[in-house]
Amino acid sequence: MTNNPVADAPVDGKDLKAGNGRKYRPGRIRERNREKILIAAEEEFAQHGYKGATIQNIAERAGLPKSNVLYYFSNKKRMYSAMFDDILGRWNKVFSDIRPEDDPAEALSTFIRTKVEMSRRYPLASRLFAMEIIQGAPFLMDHLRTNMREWVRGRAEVIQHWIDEGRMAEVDPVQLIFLIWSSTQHYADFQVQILMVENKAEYEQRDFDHAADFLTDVILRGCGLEKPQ
Amino acid sequence: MTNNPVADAPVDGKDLKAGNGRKYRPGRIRERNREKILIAAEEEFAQHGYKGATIQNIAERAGLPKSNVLYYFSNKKRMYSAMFDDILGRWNKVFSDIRPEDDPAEALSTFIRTKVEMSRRYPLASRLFAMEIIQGAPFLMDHLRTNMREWVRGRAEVIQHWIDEGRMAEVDPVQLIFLIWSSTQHYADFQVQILMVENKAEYEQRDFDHAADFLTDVILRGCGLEKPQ
DNA sequence: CGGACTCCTGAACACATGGACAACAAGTGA
DNA sequence: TCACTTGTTGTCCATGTGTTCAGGAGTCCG
Repeated sequence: MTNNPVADAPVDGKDLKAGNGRKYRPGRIRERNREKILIAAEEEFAQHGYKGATIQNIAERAGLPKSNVLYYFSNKKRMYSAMFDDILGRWNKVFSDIRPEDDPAEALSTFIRTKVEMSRRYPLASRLFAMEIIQGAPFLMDHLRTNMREWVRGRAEVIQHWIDEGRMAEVDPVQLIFLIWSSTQHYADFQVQILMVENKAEYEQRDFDHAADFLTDVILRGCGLEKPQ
Repeated sequence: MTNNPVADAPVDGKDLKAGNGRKYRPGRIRERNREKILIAAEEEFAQHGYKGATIQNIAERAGLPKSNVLYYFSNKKRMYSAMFDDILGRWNKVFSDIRPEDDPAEALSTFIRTKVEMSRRYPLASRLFAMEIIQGAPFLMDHLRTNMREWVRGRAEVIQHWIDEGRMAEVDPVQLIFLIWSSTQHYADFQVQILMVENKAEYEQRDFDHAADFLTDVILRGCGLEKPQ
């Protein structure tokens, strides 16, 4: 065991053995450094994958000594997990539900735009996620098998409902979700490729708007829907 | 310098200094081992990324001692490059051209189906490519900037031509290419996710057929086209 | 001030890694 | 057979890695 009494405390929720019967109150320093490290970790892991990333590099990006990083996250694995907890939490906050009584065109349009916006705001998170999946999802396997499967099932049901009511074309709902996922994430994950091919140095806001317009346009029409207003 | 007179010879095309004025003929052994190693390398690099992959692991996958692997590819970087040369060569062989006088529906349909078929046949190559791009394409930058940009420009021109002639809906040709790329590659790159969400253990041929049908269906309709025959 | 707790960090360690190399084995053509 | 090329592999090394640890600094509160 280390001499660090609270390492990872906020992460794994272990009880906080700071003195017996005494309460632990996370300080501001802790909060701030944790954040610095997690940001640095996102960059490093997104660029090199789990194995390729090094704690030393993360520490340098965060502007802290390696030992200090390991004070907050007692080892590499936990750091990686904490990062995904962070990311998944962020994502869950954003995605609104869809309901059978919603307008399909509007709902799908919102979904697509939200996803594109995610690609714009959190490209690193998207790449990280992609990397993890490509590498066989050793850490996210569980999440995929439970939460994500349930998520897809729920949306697919609603879409199927719309189809049954004749409110959109007959397309496989699950495949449709995959299509939206892949095409929207692409702007984050393959950023370099897109920029190179389009001969640009950087994305601009209008690029995302254009992409979102294009995707809603084609996908909605592909589903036999009219663009809302 | 090493005592290996021909390491990487077939890769970088350096002149083969086997004896002065003597001709080198690549043997069958060389061919066979190179292939074994490249296959192993694809698996290893696809699973761990460039930095995360180790020569030792590649050697084990190939059933050879590490030293022997390094005899054929004098270092990690060259191995990685050789692999991509291989992959890009394989890809170039498959993609047929499209012409202004082609039928848009048929051409796009073929394109989509070919790409899905690639995801099925060479999932590792696809993942490898995705990884490389996500990591910033340090090795493929050049390829993206030249060959791929040209490739896209050519196709986009033809698609634009179809649009100008009113043979399909007005959609951004470049974005359309990205859409097809992303949605088709997704089946290779995010295989694990798809399998988990759909609660399957393995892909079957019919899954790909179904995916290809879905994609041509939605994308063609999204482009204002009718499915051919 | 003093003590309890939180935060910080340099040094050390065991181990993995990419790569060099020398000696040796196998193949090949005359 | 012989000379030479090609293929094989164990060993070695410098460097980098994750992680431990012991001790010290900073902070807060009575």
